[in-house]
Amino acid sequence: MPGPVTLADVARAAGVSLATASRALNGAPGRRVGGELRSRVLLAAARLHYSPNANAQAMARGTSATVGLVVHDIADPFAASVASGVIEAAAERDLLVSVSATQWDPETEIRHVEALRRQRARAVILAGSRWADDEVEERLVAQLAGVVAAGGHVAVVGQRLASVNSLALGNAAGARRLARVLWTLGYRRFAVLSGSERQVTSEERLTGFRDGLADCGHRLPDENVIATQPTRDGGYVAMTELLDREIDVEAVFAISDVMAVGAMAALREQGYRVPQDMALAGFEDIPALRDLQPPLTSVRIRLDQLGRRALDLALGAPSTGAPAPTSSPPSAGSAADPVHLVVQGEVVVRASTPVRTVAGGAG
Amino acid sequence: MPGPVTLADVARAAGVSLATASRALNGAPGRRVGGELRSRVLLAAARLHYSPNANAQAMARGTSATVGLVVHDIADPFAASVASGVIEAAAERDLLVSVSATQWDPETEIRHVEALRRQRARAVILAGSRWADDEVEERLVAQLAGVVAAGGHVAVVGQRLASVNSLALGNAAGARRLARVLWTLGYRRFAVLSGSERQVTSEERLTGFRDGLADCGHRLPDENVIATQPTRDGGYVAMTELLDREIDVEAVFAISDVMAVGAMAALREQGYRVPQDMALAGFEDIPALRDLQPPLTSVRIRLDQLGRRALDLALGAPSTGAPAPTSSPPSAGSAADPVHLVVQGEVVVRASTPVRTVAGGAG
DNA sequence: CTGTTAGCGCATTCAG
DNA sequence: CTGAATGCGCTAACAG
Repeated sequence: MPGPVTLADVARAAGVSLATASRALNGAPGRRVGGELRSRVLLAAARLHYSPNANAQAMARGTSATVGLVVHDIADPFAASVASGVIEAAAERDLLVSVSATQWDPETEIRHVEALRRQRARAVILAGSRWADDEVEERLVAQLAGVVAAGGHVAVVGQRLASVNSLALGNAAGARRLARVLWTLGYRRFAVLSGSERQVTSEERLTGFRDGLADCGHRLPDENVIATQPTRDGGYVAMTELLDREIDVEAVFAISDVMAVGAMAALREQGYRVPQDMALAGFEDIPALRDLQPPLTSVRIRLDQLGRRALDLALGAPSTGAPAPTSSPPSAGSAADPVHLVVQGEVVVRASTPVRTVAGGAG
Repeated sequence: MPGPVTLADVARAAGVSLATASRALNGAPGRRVGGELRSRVLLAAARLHYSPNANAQAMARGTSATVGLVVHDIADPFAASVASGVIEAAAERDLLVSVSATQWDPETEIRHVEALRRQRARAVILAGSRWADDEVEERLVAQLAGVVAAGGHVAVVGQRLASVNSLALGNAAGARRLARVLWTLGYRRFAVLSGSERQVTSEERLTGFRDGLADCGHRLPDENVIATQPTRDGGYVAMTELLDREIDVEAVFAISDVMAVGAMAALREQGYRVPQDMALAGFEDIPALRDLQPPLTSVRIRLDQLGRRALDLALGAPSTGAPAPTSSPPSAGSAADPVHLVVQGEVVVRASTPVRTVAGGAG
């Protein structure tokens, strides 16, 4: 057991100085190491199974090779897809991704950001919906500022945070379009399964949906909005509740796909058919949707690209090896000038919301 | 912008020495810091927004607060569930989880392990199926040995790797039981959608299924085994292929749930009904399964617990704060004595494989 | 109980 | 182009 072999060991074995060994291995900018020495170092490193200590490198360099990703729940398809994109993009830059899960708890989120800050993460990406809570948000922003102060970059995806780079979703716009599409398809009586009114994403989609109906001269009754957890089980509960209320509804908009999935399960269990007895639509278009029966109408967001773009947003365009486009320095994600992008979703109509025949269908 | 505030700054602000500040903040074992000084340090740290540099800590302590998790694809439900468990368990220990994805490429896997080794990860967990390739496996094991040499712990989950702690699945046993259950339900003509024959998990499940049928005096024809990618799309392709071959089959076993999902999609597209025209079963019982129509028969593995247990296996039982059970030192996951556990799965019969009526059903 | 002093492993000045 | 020396921020012996 050679134990931890250090760069010094390699240097000694190669008969060169520490500095030379370091340069030979890293290819120090400008200073290249002579062919013979260089290969001697490389050989020694290989022979000793040398593995550079990333922590030491991080300290010496002042920046680590880790990016942090904070999600609510990695098992949630939304988070999993975004994470997939982030991890893929990070791998291309030789960065590792630390994923942490908040379980929808804002305090936990703050703690995770703090942990990432300690790691001197090169970037921190926050994915998922945020709460409307000024006090908590202030502390979160403070932590994020700490990350930036430590040389890290920050981006939030899936919502907008004022002082931070963000890749928001066109929640309101997407839901609004969806509402109009449903209207056009012939639906007239709607219900919405939403999250808490303090969840920004949920509220935006709800509001957008309302506005879309308003565009058509329709008003969504408040009692047709059921608020629960924005999870699969939340959707199940909400739909059950809706059915219990015996409100006359033709089409239900679940503000997220996972909720729609739960809603569908509830409908099935109660003996309702989709779409004959109830049309159903979601938001996000998670991959699993296409395997449901019937396939669900939704608002498509390219989730994996979202993750990719979030990293790009935080770190600046990926260095493709080729010299940069001579434009601004690759310092996107800085403090001063947060960039706010919005990704619009496209309504994808599937079998869960067919054209509604005038008479009122089979129901 | 106070810039990076260090422990030295805190010490100075509190009017104490570096060591005292460190101890006040960490609660050094044995030596506690006097109440007055202690609170002075804490106050200074808070006021300065001090954030300890985890890299420096890792270097000084010789061990980091990161564990690595290597999966094929984080968007795959199997991986996502396991990751969820690992992340949760890690959070309880104040550890961060670096997730990397191999995209089913063994070389990439080795590179990721190497990266984790550089990070001096406290533990490395490999999840997912392995290939039967001695040369590659040897190099992987060498990397893992490097991790251990650097003080890290290692565990593989989902298969067995000789020299490493493992949390294997009862693949053969589970598939065998499944076969017998299907036989008992009345099915007689089978096909299997498998992965490559070089994938250990796939082979084990296939073999187990074969054995189960053999237990019933039946022999699975070789041409009824279709090998593809062990993904959702692979399942789709395989089922399409199977239908093309026009082999007379009553029940199909897809060696993983995601493959079964793809298979189901193919069946539906071709106008076949599950289970009337074809019964279908998978393996793993991923959460999404219950939302399919019909719900899929599968072999249940508690995936999130798998992740949890994997971390426990690598790191030893979680320190619950209470004094340890005086048993062996918490050094499970060492080099010398790899622990090999097997998690058995339970066959869960659902609507996709109903009792088959003697005549041959509606088909 | 507290302060002093070494390193941890590496990148990087600065000389040569 | 190469080597010697410094310091990154922190913990852990050591002394006092």
